[in-house]
Amino acid sequence: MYPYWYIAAMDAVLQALADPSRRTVLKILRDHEATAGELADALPIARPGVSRHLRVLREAGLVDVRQEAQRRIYALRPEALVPVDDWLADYRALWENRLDALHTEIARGKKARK
Amino acid sequence: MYPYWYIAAMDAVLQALADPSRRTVLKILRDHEATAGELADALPIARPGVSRHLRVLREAGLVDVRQEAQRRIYALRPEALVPVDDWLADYRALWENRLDALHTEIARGKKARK
DNA sequence: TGGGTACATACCCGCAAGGCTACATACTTG
DNA sequence: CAAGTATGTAGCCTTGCGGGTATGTACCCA
Repeated sequence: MYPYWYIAAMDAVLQALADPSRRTVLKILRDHEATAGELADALPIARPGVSRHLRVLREAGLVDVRQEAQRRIYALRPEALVPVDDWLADYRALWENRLDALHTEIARGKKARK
Repeated sequence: MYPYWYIAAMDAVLQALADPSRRTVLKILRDHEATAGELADALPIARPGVSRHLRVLREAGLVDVRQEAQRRIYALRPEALVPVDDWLADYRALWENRLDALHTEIARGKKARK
C-alpha cells in the first residue's frame, strides 16, 4: 500500500506523534523490530487498541509491516520524520539566538555578582 | 504564570503542534509579534476559537503574551521546541543512514542501466 | 462615567479518538 | 481438517477537542 519512498503529509505524522502510546512504539522500534504482540505487551492497553495505534502509525508512514507466518513484524521508517525535522529547522535559528542571549545574560549576572 | 525559562513537557508541545491552526499561529509569530486580533484575522475561525488555541500554545510554553492597553501581544517562544528537537535527534541518525542507502541504491540502478 | 474596543471565558453541540469486549481472519501444525 | 496462535476489525461507550454564540472583563477616551 505504501511504497518504500512514501512520506506522509507532516500533518498525519504530527498527529501520530501526539499520542504517548504511539511514541512508545516508535521508541521500541528504534532499537529493534517487533511483532504486534511484543508491542502490545509493552503498553498498558489491550491488543485491539494497539492494533489501531499501529494502523495510525502505518498510515502516517512511520512504520512498515511485513508478515511472517501468523506474525506481523513492525519496523520503523525514520524517514517519515524528515518533514518534521525540516519544519523545525525554520525555528532552530530562533531558539539558538535566544539561548545564546540567555547564556550571555547569565554570564553577565555572574560577573556583576563578583 | 510561566517564568521565562519554563519549558513545558514535550507531551504538551507535541499536542499543541498537532493542530494546523496552531501551527499557522506559530508561523506568523515566527516573522513578527501579533495581537490576538491579527492572529484571529489570519485564521478561518471565530475569535473565541483563536483565544482557546492561544491558550493551548501558552500552556505548552510555545508563546508569550504581554498586555499593552487593551491589546494582548503574542510572541513566539521558540525554545519550547528544543525538547522536540532533542527527541528527534534520537532518530536522525537512523534516517540519515537510510537515505544514504537509498541514494547508493539509486546510483547503483543508474549504473546498471548504462 | 458611559460607550467603544479588544480579548477572554462560559456554555452548548457534534464528532473523532481511544479504550474495551466480542468476533473474524489467516496461518501452522497434529 | 480441527485446534491453536497471532492479529486485525466491528461495534459500543466515554471523553476531549474544536467550532459556534452569548456573555463577561478590562482598558481607553470623550
